[in-house]
Amino acid sequence: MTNASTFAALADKHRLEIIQRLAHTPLSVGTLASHFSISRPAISQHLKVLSDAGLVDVRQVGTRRIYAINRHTIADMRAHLDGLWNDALAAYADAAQTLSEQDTP
Amino acid sequence: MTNASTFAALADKHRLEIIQRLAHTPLSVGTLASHFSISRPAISQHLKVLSDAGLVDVRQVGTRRIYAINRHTIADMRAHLDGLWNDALAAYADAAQTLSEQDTP
DNA sequence: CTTTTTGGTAAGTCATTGCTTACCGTAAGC
DNA sequence: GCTTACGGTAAGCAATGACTTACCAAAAAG
Repeated sequence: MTNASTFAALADKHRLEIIQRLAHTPLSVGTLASHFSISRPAISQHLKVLSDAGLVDVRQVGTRRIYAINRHTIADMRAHLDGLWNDALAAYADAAQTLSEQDTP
Repeated sequence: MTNASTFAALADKHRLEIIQRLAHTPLSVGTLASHFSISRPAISQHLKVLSDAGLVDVRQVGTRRIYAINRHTIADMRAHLDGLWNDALAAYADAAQTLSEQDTP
């Protein structure tokens, strides 16, 4: 289910870049953090937000934790936007036919 | 261009509902506000955020301001998610072939 | 011209968020 | 066993965000 909190997870520029990097390849926390100017704990906190939103998955490999993007959630978001898109298209088709809407009394 | 601020605009549950309503039909500020429990100025402030993000457009009709969804921005977001999606799929395809990634030394 | 409707904006408040440093637990290497 | 690498979590702080009430400007109605 895609709700506001799913978008909120992508609302931060660092988290968006994390997702973009993980979309290319799964990465450990340390490797991920090395690409950013903020501290490693900050990255950990961002990963927790992304994980809670279901956008990333983790697997433990030795002492490392490898984070990867969750394709299902991305697919859900895409489907959600498709719904908005279709509604908007339908509304515009209606508006072209009838001029009277809820707000044109 | 879709960046973090575009997602941030959808990160609030009230703004997400505004977008969903506007996706069905364009509405005035007052009509929109009547569906929410928060004040009209709060709706105005949300509409400003959505407008700044390019997600909605306005047109003046008499004393009213009719807000409508911007199909271009929705299309951009969809394309952006498609990019993430494709990257993720490609990464998984690679991982199936070669086991050595950046984080499997 | 005066009144009403509509809605944008300012000021202030309270909660949330993103960051830091410090600390602690766990797995691997010696 | 002890040490090192890795990373999650707590505490505290500054900045941002979502709301409120109060006010003001512009178009329509009388």
